[in-house]
Amino acid sequence: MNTKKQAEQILRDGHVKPTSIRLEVLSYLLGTDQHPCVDQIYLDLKERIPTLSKASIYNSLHLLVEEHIIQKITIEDEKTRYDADHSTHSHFFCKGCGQVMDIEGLDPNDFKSPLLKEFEVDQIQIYYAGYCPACKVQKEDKTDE
Amino acid sequence: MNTKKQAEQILRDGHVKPTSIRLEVLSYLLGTDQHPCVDQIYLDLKERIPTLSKASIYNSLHLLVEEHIIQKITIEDEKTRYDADHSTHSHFFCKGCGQVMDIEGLDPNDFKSPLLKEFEVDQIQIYYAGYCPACKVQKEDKTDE
DNA sequence: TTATAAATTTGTAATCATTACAAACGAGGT
DNA sequence: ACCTCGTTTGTAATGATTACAAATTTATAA
Ligand SMILES: [Mn+2]
Ligand SMILES: [Mn+2]
Ligand SMILES: [Zn+2]
Ligand SMILES: [Zn+2]
Repeated sequence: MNTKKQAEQILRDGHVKPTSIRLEVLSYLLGTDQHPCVDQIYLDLKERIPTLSKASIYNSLHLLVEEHIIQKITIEDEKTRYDADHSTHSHFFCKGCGQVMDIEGLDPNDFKSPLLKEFEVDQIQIYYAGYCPACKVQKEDKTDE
Repeated sequence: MNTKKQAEQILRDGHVKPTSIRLEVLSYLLGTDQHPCVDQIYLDLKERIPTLSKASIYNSLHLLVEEHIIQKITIEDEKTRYDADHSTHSHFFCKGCGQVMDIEGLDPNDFKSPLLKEFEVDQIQIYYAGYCPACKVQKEDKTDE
């Protein structure tokens, strides 16, 4: 487990004081590919840190997003997800299992239309929605029987 | 104003009973390029229909989304926007004026990565965030003085 | 037409994620 | 040890969405 070390380095580089909660939150995000929501982060960290408050999770996440250390992902409208990978990359949301996964291998910057010449584009979000391979076969099986 | 006729046709084609509220909501969406949220739709329609309930707006929107007649757009995480254009197209969200506008001229379907071969992709959402031409110059002016 | 059933619309209460904010805490510095 | 300031916590407020039962409208049958 050296996501802690990694987190500390990232915070220092970003001139953000590496407080205990910030380290916990960032290190948690670095250690997962699940794009968790606030509640997920809170529940998992709370097991090791019983005094933890959900407000602290919000505090840290807001700061980290502000400092461009992590990114916010808005897919389902009920809850916001967070990603330690702040680079521009695409996601797939599975309506079956609810997972959000990275789709590598395509560069969203290629989507910059010439129509955006007059715009200042700070961020590109791309996501696909549908069924992941596992959930897809499940659905087909159900239709069969 | 023949968005009403248009709405009626679309509902019939989709085998959705064209009730008065559904016609109002769909016709409102057809008549705007603003990608309005529930409250915007509600407030504007309420002026002409004083008995209107917000629950009815939710009812109609949910049904229309379900029937693939309109689409839900999730950009800002506080509120959901709706679009009578259910085709796959891109949007730009301006952090200055808060507007969401269509970006034509690129087909998101071109971007189906080979990595998605095993997936069932029902929907592609792409949006850019930043500053629209108008807000961009305003920002630059402020920096100058 | 009148009665009856079904669907729609309304009003309101409940839910749930997020925000606001004041009190408690804790790491440095004196 | 004491003070200060930023951090963390607990809790209340907000605001969008959902749930749901009552009222109203529309469709169907007698
Ligand atoms: Mn990701
Ligand atoms: Mn649009
Ligand atoms: Zn799945
Ligand atoms: Zn703008």
